[in-house]
Order: sequence, then structure tokens, then C-alpha cells
Amino acid sequence: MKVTIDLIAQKVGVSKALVSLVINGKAKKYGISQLTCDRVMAVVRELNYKPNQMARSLRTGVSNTIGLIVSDISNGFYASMARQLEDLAANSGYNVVIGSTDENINKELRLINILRNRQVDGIILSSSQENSEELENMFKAGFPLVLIDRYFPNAGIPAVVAENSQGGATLAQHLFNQGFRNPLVLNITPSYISSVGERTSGFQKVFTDNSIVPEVVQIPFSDIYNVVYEIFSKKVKEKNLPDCVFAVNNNLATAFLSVLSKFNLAVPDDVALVCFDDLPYFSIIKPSITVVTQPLDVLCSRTFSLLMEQISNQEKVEEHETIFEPVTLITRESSIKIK
Amino acid sequence: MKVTIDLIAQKVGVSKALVSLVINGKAKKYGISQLTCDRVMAVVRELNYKPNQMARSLRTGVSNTIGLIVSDISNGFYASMARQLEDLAANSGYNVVIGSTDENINKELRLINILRNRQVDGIILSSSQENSEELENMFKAGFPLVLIDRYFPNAGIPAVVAENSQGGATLAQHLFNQGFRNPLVLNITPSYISSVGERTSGFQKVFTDNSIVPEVVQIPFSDIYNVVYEIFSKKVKEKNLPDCVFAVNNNLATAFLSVLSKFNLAVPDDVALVCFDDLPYFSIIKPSITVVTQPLDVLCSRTFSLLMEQISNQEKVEEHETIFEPVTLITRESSIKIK
DNA sequence: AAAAATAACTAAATCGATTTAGAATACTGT
DNA sequence: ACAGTATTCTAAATCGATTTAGTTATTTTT
Repeated sequence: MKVTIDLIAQKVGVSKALVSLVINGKAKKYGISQLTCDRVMAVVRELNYKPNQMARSLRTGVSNTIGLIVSDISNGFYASMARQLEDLAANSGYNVVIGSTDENINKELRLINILRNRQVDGIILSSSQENSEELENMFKAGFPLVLIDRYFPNAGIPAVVAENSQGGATLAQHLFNQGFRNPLVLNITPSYISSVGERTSGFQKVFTDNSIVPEVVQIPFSDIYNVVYEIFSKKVKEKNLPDCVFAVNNNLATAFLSVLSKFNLAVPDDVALVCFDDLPYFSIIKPSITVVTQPLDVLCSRTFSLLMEQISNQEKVEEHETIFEPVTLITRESSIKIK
Repeated sequence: MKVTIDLIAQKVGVSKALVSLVINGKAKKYGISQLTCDRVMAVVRELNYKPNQMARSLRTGVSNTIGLIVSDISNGFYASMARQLEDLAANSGYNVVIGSTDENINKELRLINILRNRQVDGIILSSSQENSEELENMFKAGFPLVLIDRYFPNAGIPAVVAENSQGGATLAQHLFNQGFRNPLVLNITPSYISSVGERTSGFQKVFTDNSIVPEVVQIPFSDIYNVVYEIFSKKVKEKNLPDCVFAVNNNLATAFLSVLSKFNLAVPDDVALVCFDDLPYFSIIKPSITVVTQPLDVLCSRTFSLLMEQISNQEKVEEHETIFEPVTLITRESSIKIK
């Protein structure tokens, strides 16, 4: 037997309107007597009544649910992001529905649609779109949306990202200072994704400013290990190894390390390594891995605030600047030149 | 301007009942003419109408959403689990709402409540409860529930778990065969959690059968690194090191490796290591780490099927046996005795 | 040609809440 | 004693779908 607001109202002998008002803390506002409040709450507790969220959402148009869409929730970076956002959301009475896109543009669009039909109050999105048209329309139409990790320059959609370009440059400068002169960039395809694109271009600029043009290879998202293996297989055969490698994310770094060990090559003696985003094991292994890290907690809390702002102030849908959060270089053994 | 079923009905010039029937594929059943169907669908497409899920759920009592509750979604194991379940769910038209409990019994109960108020159609749970009373009641009351990774013996709640005991035994036997005689078990608190409990007891049995009683230390979930550090700090001081360590999960193994390197101790020369659940880096590092792995894909698909069964057959709420999936030993360098 | 059967559709109830205008009662001041 | 004001509460509309009993028009049967 279901416990609905009608049941409560019956038991107490009042209207369900009253019960609703009491439950939603509007008793004072509507001059409901303390006695009545207490009687209602007593029954509510006795029967452990919890309002049906579907009914509530239908009426109010608010679901207290937000959507989080990322390329792959099993990826450690996004998993941590999900966790932090989950906690922030929970503190504000929100739940999180999660979707993974596999970097697939259509899957992303489909997911957005599904979540909107499910009346999520807003979406936090790490987009794999190539252009931002659809997202702009959505945002301009007043749907609460915040981009995280990846943004679209000049699209006017609120976004919170790391200073990826700066991060790439920092790593490049570090390698250059160490005396490395023959860098290879392992970049992820699709390369139009802002984060990896900017990491690469920031990296490139430092070297080209020093008259060195880094080689950049594109690795498809879906088949990292094998492609990295092929690349190094060829380079080993041609005795054409770089003296250092920049992996634009930690999956690439892991694949790279795995491939190197297959070829019995050592870091940093044979090839140095730097990468984006720390992993627990990077500081444990020998050699430990030099990285640039993003302040994930800051990214998440900024993002969540921006979303909440939009959700509460339905009117103002201003253009938003992208927020760039600074990154941190952690120098470890993998990038120290052996003399 | 919202696109509702009323709008569609108006535009086409039919009742909204008809629109609903057409949309839900019941046109034939209700003898609606092909012409009318086509006219409805044309408008539906033109206005890109998608039914409001809240309204639909309110009416039907079905939300096409399932809940996933784990201790921590940022943990790689659960993140992968989430991803696999998300994909399975998506294929069946379901969304996944995620919650993390931090191994906190009350948080878990609260989350279950919240998800149920949100009318999730069922819950997949990796429980941190000490006893299963509440969960049993829920299940017996007909709420679709499947336990994953952790179960309650004789509770009658459907569960899909790895052969943890067997896994612990396998690792123990491997270590014993390698000649290790002084094992230390790093166990997670709370230890009533079936998975880690059984890993430990399975491990212990093999050694006690060989007249060796392994030392077991309890590490609180929330502060792994520091506690492991303290333990080894003491052991190093007392020159009382074990010759091998069994970490009941990969977080413990990572912390252990980190601590060991702090003390300049080497694996496996000073202390060997085996652990439960593989990580990408375990096969890359020197030495690579011996592990027992769970067939996560099988666990997930079995779990999801069991949940779907319950969701579709509302009547039969039978007692269920726990399903145990076999685990696999991957022998690597960290457990090979140096002569 | 009246009765029965079929085809194609619709009205209205329903799910479980929220919200607002206004009803009922008691209390003031003159 | 009565209009005016508080106080406390309720009726009914509403959100956007689904579902079922029933209506209307058409065709078939006898």
C-alpha cells in the first residue's frame, strides 16, 4: 500500500493542500497553526512518507536532477570528476545522471536529448562536438548548461577548463630547459577537442619559438595502445627515436610506458616522458612521471556553481566568459636529462 | 513554447489519446488507420516531440531509470562497473543514477531512499551494510534489487559476486608454492564486507592448512596510505618485515608500493606482493604485479539481467542463489621468489 | 430495412503532487 | 452588533502523459 499525500491528509483529517504546505515549509507563510503542523509531521514520520518526485517534478517542472555527460566515465579523470560533482550535487539536494559518449558526436546529442526528456534541470558537459551550434542554441534557449574540461572559444557558453595551453607550454619549456631537442607529441584524435588541441599547441609554440618543430602524431581515442605500438615499432626500426615524448593525457602515457617496456627502452634514458593529468602510480614507479595537473576540485566546484546560478536565475541568460584554472607542474624523474 | 501531447493532438486534429496510442505503438491494437498514424508521426517529427518522462512515469509508475550505488564511483573498479552497466542499461532504454556511499551504512540507506522516491525501477547495489535486514525487507516487498561485488550469505537477495574466497586461496597457494612463509594481509575495514572478508579468509585457510598463521592488519577505508605507512614504519624499525604481502584490493596495493618505495624496499626482493583486481599499470611497472582479476563484464551483464528479470516479472519474488563468477590468477614478477 | 458487427476514434479518469483564490471561523474596535 | 481584519484551512486547477470504457459512423448480416 502506497503512502501518498492523500493518505496522510486522510489520517490527519486535513486537506492534502495543507499537508503539502507543511511538508514544504510554507506553514508559517500560510498561517498554519503549530498544532496542525505537528500532527501532520507526526503522521508523516509514522508512515515514513516521502513525496513522489515524479509527481512533484511534473507539477513544478523541477527534477532536482542534473546530467553529467563525459566521453567515458570509466576513465579515472572523469570518474573523479563524477564523484566530486556527485557530492556537490548531493549537498544541494540534487542527483546526478551519468552518460558516456565515447567521443561520439551523435551519441552525445542523443544523450542530451534523453536527459532533457527526463527533465534534468541542467547539464554539465565535457563535449566531443566539433562545432558548438546545437549547444549554443540550447543554452540561448535558456537551458542550464556548463561545459567542463572542454570548451568552445567565443561560443558564449559558460565553461570551466584548465589552462591547457599554458600547461603544454610549461611542459615544453621544462623539457627544453632540460636539454631535450627532439620532442614527439602523442595527441588524441579527434583533435578539435579544445583541451588536447590547446595542450599540443601550447607545447608546440615553445619549441617552434626555439626553432624546433615537434613531430605530432594523432592517436585515435578508441585504439590507443595498438597505434602507439605501431608508431614506436616503426621508429625503433628506423632508429629514429625522439628524445622526449609529451602524452596529452594519462591514458596515452600509460600506453606509451607499456609500449616502451615492450621494446626494452628506458625512461628517461632512451626517451623522456611528460604528460597531462596525474595518476596515483605516476609518483610510485621508477622513474616517477613528470606531469601537469589540473585542480579538479576547483574545476568541479566552479562548474557546479555556474550551473546552480543558471538553474536558479531563470531569466538572465548572459554570455559567459570561459573560466581558466591554472595548472601545476610536478617535476619528477621521467623528464630529467641524464648527462 | 513547450511541445506537449496536447499540442500535437491539436495540430493533427485528433485526441491526445490517439496520439499517445500511436506513439506507443498501439495503433494496430486499437484499430487506428494508417493514414492517421502517418499524420500524427509527421507532426511529431516536425515539432520534434518527445514525451515528458515525468508525466509518463507518474502515470505508468515506471521511470526507465535504475540506480547504482557503490562505495566510491571514483574508484577505478566501480567506475568501470558503472560504465558497463550504463551501456547495458542504455541498450535497454534505461538511464543510470549513481550514488557513492563512502562505505557509510547510513549514507547508503539514505541514498536508497532518495533513489526510491525518485522512482527508480530497480537498484544495483554494492552494499556496505553490516546486516541485510533492511535490504531483505525491500527485496521481499518486491522492489527490484541485485547485489553486485558484495553479498549477504543466506539473505535470499539476488547477488553476483566473484569467487573471492577462491581468489584469496589461489594467491595464497601461489605464494606458498613460491616458498613464501611469512605473509601479511592488508585487509580493509570494515571487514564485514563479504568481498574482502572472503578474500582474506580464503587466503588464510591455505596458510593455516600449512601450519602458518598469517598476520592480518585492518586498514580503514578512508585513510589507507597513512595507516599502511605507520604499519611498515613500525615493522621496518623492528626489523620484522613479512616476506610477502596480500593486498585485498588494488588501492591497498598502490599504497603499499608507495610506502615501500619511501622505505627504499624492493618488490619482490624485500617483500613480495600480490593483490586483488588488476590495474593497467600493474603490467607496465617493474616489477609487474601479480593479481587475481574478476570478470567484470560477466559480473555486470549477469547483474543487469537479474535486475531486468525482476523489473519485468513483478509477480515472482523468489529467493535467489548468489551467483559466483570464477576469478583468474595472473602471475607476474612481484611474487616470484628470488633465490 | 432493422439489427449486429466492425472500424476508428474520443472523453474522462488517473497518477501524486503543488499552488492559489477564497471559504469559514474567530477576533477587533467602534 | 456589525463591518473589518486576522487566522486557519480547503477546493479545485494544474502539470503531461496513459488507459479504458464508450461513442459514432460505417459496413455486414439476415
